[in-house]
Amino acid sequence: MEPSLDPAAVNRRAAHDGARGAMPTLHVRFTDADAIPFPTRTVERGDALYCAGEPLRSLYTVQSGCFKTVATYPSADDDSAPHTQVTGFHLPNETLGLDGVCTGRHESDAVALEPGVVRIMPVGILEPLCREYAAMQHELLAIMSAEIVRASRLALMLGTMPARERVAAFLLDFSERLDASAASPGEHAAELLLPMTRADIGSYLGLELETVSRMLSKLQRQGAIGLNGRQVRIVDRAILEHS
Amino acid sequence: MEPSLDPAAVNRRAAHDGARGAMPTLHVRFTDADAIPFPTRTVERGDALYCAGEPLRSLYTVQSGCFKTVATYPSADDDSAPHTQVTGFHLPNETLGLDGVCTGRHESDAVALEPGVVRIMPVGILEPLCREYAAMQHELLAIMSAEIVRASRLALMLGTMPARERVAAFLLDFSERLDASAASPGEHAAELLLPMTRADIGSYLGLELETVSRMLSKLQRQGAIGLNGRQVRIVDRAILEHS
DNA sequence: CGGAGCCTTGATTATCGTCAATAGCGGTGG
DNA sequence: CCACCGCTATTGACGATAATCAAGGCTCCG
Repeated sequence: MEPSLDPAAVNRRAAHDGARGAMPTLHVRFTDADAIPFPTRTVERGDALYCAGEPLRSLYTVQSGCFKTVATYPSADDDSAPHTQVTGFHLPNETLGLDGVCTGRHESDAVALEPGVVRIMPVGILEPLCREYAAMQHELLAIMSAEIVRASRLALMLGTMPARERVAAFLLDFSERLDASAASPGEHAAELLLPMTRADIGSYLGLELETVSRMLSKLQRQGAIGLNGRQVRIVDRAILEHS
Repeated sequence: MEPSLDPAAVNRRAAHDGARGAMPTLHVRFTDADAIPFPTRTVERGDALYCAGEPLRSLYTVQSGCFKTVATYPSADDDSAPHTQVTGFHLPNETLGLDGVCTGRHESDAVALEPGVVRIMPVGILEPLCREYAAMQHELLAIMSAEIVRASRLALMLGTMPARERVAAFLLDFSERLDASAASPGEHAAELLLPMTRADIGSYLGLELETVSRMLSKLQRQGAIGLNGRQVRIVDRAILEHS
């Protein structure tokens, strides 16, 4: 299946970006850090990069693999189980740990969904660097701001969209970010391999795992996607976009 | 239109018991900017500080009054109405405009809910300043990080809590931030005057305005709050916390 | 081969959205 | 001054969406 040979789709996309003012480069790549020989770390499936409450030592840029960040909310209520939610999935070139800058402690857990490699950027080094290099400072501020926008978009999605739209939007977003990380210019991968469980997706989207499963099945019946466990093929992007 | 009372005045007076939660200080005060004679601007009810799509010129720190930020999402679907949501309410000492740093354009509208004053900090001045003063840089990063955490908490609330808990959490959060802005140490105001409509609250919480009204009424029947239009008296904090 | 975790699907229930009617408050203008 | 209007809030009835409960199949791995 060739994606985005449909000129209409391309136009729609352009109109989108125009209307919103240049779709922000969320998950901005921290390019200026590329020149600096930061150490790396390899992780296995299930490894935690950091956990909530730990002191913030470093920021991490994903080089390969995929991570989820999980927030735990003390649940105003003490006796019942604390609320917990996946707040993001993170692909290569995206930076993790930014939520910990405000308190000096991580506010969430970061867990590897598959084997991967991250670059470790100690915060103690980062801030002086940013004071020296204006471009680097600007870029750090930009990726933090992008995180704010990303989280706000998630909130908006959770607050306003019905289940099917959420699942469709998730698939589109994930596939686009996968493309971005693959650096294949202007192309849309039609075939995705989701590294997370239905429960993870549901937690992220504010849905139960059964609902996610049902919506995926429904999208398949409608011919929007091909579905085989965690393999998803995007057949008709337009159907997904129109929820 | 409004009760002839001055909301800020009512909110300023009346304070009660202590025991502040272990919540990190979100909405960090940008203290280091206090020393600098930034210009201010007064706004009337309904005035927009900025609108989505406008180029980012400045950040704004609320000095008095209350603002809401409204995000508009192009709604994957073109023909139907775009999704829109209140993404935050902003009280004195909180900073607005941070979401625009990543793209150089504002991602949301900021609208005054009552007459107020803001301090205007041009971004062109702010970045060099932060390069010079480490403490200021650290503080800017901290308030941006706090915004990330705040947005993630909102997402978590929208994704995991039922309506009644959301409304209760909103009341608690608002009252605590009101206390923080009033700088009465360790005290809790029992009497709030909400400057926003039920529709605003609903939009923020991902609920319809009728649901907000119903939940407030229910909390009143349970003896958790006293309710008279936009005046809310917190009677039993424990009930709210255990939602 | 057996077990554990993951996924799908169905039946039932609860929550919340939608539609509608009413009331209050404040401002406006006759 | 009072009547009217617009906006906001409350409440009820009804229906739709998604959660919950339950069962069965699948794959992977020991």
